[in-house]
Amino acid sequence: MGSRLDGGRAFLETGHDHSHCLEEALDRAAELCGKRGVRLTALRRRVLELVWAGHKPLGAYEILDILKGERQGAAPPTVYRALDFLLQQGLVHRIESLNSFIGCPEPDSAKPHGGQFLICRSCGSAAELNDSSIDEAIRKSAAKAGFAVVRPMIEVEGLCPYCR
Amino acid sequence: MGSRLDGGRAFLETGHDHSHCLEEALDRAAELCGKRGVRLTALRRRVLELVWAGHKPLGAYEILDILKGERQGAAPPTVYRALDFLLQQGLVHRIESLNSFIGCPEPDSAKPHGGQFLICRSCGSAAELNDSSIDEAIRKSAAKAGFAVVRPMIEVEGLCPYCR
DNA sequence: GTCATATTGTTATAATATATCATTTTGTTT
DNA sequence: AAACAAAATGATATATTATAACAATATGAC
Repeated sequence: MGSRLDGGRAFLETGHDHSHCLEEALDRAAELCGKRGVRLTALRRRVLELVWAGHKPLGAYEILDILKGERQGAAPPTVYRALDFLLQQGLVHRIESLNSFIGCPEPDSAKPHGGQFLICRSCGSAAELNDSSIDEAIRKSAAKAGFAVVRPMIEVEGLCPYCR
Repeated sequence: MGSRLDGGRAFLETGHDHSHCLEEALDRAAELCGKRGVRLTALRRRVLELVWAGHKPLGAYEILDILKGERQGAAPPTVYRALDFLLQQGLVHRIESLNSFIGCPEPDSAKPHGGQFLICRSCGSAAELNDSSIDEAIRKSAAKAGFAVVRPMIEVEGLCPYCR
């Protein structure tokens, strides 16, 4: 299994080659959009790049502030539309508890996923898990209540290895 | 284990005596606040009552609209302050994915909990689980990443037994 | 009853997100 | 290449959710 699936990897560590990480994400996105016949335009690609600039969820208006310095007349819809596209393609996730967005390291995953996130309350960085045992536990518990799971969403607040 | 811990119970079913359910919640809240030496004022009690009016998360401005018909000059801070108090006391939860609030059926639970919610995408009702096996799975997975869990939050979108 | 504190009232504003219509770009057809 | 339809973006306005700041009132301790 690729190292990007390992939750620990996503917390910035000595030796994390982020420019590589970023390039990989952009390349994967381009490939995926190609396959799907959807357009990763310059704007969408730029927004994805900004979201991937770090492993820390970014707010829509933070993205907007950066875009404003690059395009005349960037406005909220500029950002939200790009984000909507990226969300639909599974290229980014929305972190509900932070009203912010983060790149998905597994956009080509078999099925769309709500996301499992570990969010550091100290440094703000977030790592995505993809642990089927968590999904299993949820599905099982939901089934007992007669509830059909469509999209489980998990956001765990806590302390990352470097902030503990 | 009390019936209110059973996820299935929270989805309205024939025979659910909601006025009883509501009374119980209010009584428990009063008792708990008494024990803790904090004040469940008329306003706070009323907001809690509104949140418990159904098993469907309520938005702050929905609460405000109702309060406006009852108190002159009710304003956003009126509601948000009451909600902040209720959240701090663990009497209500915030559903992040809906920007709304729902009563906690287990406010006296040993430790504060982020909440595990099953949210019906059709009727909007929500049920709180409290399944330690889910927490276990999360804690375990987080530990592998070196992450210390403080407050796990789970919001599962899906279909309740009556909407399937 | 006086006082300190907590709560609520009141006004203003911040932060997040969407609706709507005009314009431009893109890919397709001719 | 020109004309066209569809998709994407620009531009303006506004809705929704939440907080800041200070004044007035109510509450409990003494």
